[in-house]
Amino acid sequence: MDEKFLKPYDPEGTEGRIYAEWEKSGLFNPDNLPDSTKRKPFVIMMPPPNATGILHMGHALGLTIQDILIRYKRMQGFAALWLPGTDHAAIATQSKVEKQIKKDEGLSRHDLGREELLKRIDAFVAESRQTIQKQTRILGASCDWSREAFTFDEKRNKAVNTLFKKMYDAGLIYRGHRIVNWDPKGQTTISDDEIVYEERAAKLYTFRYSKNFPISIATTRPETKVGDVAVAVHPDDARYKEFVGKEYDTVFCDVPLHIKIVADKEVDPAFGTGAVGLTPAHSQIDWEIADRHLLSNKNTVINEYAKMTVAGRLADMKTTEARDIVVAWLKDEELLEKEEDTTQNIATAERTGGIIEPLPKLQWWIEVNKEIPGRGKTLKELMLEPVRSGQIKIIPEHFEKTYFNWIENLRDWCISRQIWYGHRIPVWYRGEEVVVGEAPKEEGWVQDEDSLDTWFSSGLWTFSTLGWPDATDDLARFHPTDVMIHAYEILFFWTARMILMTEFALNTVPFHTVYLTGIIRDEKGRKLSKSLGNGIDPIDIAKKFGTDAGRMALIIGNTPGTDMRMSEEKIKGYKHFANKLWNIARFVLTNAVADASVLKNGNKTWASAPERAHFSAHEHELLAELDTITSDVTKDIEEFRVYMAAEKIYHYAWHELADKIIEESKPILAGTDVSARASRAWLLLILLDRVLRLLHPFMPFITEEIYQSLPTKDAEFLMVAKWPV
RNA sequence: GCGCGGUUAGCUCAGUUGGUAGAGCGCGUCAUUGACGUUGACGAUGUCGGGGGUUCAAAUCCCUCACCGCGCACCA
Repeated sequence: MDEKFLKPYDPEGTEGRIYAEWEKSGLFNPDNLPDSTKRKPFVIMMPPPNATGILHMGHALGLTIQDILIRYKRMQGFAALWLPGTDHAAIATQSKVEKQIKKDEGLSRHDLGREELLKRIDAFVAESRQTIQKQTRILGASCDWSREAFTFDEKRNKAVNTLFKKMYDAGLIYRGHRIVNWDPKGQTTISDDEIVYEERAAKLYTFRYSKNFPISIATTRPETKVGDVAVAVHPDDARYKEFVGKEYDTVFCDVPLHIKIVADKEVDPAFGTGAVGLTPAHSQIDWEIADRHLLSNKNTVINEYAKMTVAGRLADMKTTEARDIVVAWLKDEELLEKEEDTTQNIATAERTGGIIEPLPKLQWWIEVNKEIPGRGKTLKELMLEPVRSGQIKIIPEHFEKTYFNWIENLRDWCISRQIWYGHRIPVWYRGEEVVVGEAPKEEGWVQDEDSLDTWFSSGLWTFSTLGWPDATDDLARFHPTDVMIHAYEILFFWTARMILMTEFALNTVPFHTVYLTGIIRDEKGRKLSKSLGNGIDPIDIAKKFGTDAGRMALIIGNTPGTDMRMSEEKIKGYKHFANKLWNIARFVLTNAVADASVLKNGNKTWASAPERAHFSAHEHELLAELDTITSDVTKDIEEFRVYMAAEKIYHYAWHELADKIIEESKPILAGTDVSARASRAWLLLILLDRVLRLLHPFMPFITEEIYQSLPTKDAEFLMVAKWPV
């Protein structure tokens, strides 16, 4: 017996060594697997973690499920490719580095300049990527590092520029002057999906523009009323019918206004006074209504810094200050009729927390409702169809409805950002001339200043990683991929965009199954966060309890799409299980191997399966029982019930193999019947060998470590040993 | 407003096509120095959120109500 079994299992001393051996073997790369070309591919693209810091429990969960599927398929004889990478996460990364520089040096990005800031970000990202790679290894991920990718490296930039041009040429990307979500804090536009709504108390003011104005209006933002150009009422509203079409000149808080009364069915006659003051420059809906009524005046009264741009008493004030001034003015002029408490959903920017200010701006957009030339479908339809038809299956299934619901509400996607870090818009201008795709060689061309929404490049992930737009062997062999595994939080951000981009670029799906994970919460059900101080660092867990224990704790009881509570207590329980497994191995290898060797004579070796005929009827039953477990576990993994598969093997190993079979074996092994002893010894070895194989995808390290000492070892690593049938 | 999910043991949660309610932790009793620092055996606790329906049979399917959570939209 191996000396190592004399001591308790030491995950910290084992896991790093084993990972290094696996990596050195090259077997994470499917090209190096035996008979690689004859194997059917099985492919998972790792959702690239943001290069903003370190991995958290959510990453650990995702990586574990992916690794389970990859290891399982690899053992089953597939050319298992798991391609790792990181995401440059444009806004998130830039704002993080900017914040750090502001804190350390008191400098803004404008103090540093574009070039210097980008240099700083590159350095930060390089370090961050290294940290993430190291952590991914600690978590046991058997991914192919030789194919590692980054959403902002040269190859991915080529893919981004190529696709941008393709979409531009198809008329799906356009530059348009429209209301955008402007983040005054981050000084950039953001997409509708990057908005987080926060409920806050607010006041609803009801008033008239002036004494002789015939209609009262209600608003929570009186300061914007200096930008009003019209009052809209419902066409059927008897109260206001006589005013429709009339125009009025008035002065509101020192600002002259020209107001037209229009009738629009969008107006809810039951809300407020049933009349809306239209501020086209600072409200999406008002802009649309103004368009319908051919109101050309869309002057802005608020700038990018959320300050007033009008003359008079509001000049240069912050919007919040201006609001108080306007309310005071309304009171002085006796125009205020009502002041009510209300709650309101404030739009804030996901990354910076800045309060969104709708502003009209010239930006780049992807049009989702336009028919694609030659395809006869819109991008929206391209996103819907594969999920509707079942070509792409979402697990759990009920998220398909959420997905449809989101797409049906989808509007054009604003893809340009006023930040410096990220793929720069591949468009060049010279006077009135425009070139898209590649930089023109001649002098005098200036590239668009803006960069692309980070999700534009993420959307290409399943194929940009395989070499697209070049016609590579990898692309031909490994795409479409099989499964995509990520948290339900980014279903819209990412899954939908991947389907959109892949359908458009390759006319196929990016993957066949989407497995959504829930969120990992603390023992009280709160989200894990730095500010709450309730974070559980997966790397600390690996050190304290072992990666294997951490993986089991993440998997067992964790159903797809459902949040799960995590505690150190739970992880400790699976450390106990690792110890149990270790002791099972110790028992079998100490007490059984010597006896089993009785059967080893002549040329018969450990590697050749023993004759089952030696076993007693009861022992045949025990083998059959494990056959059942084997096929159940296999079916569970096939059908993505990894939580159930893990629990079944756990239960079998502890409460069948250890508690019952080993217990009943003790007297047999201590007895005098040599042949009974030998067959029982063989039985135990076979059961242990089988349990290790079944458990390997879940607890890769300890199973590999024990396997290396098994006389039944038939492959260089358990990682590439055969999955039992 | 539209949509989705949840409600099962003290706690955290499973329960795949309808077929006598499960696990882990915790709790109680007993055993155990051992393959096991981290053990075993046995045990108690459930009107499966309320009500109605379909069925020979419902935690599971249908309707309805309540509460909790989430997404989207509105937010003048």
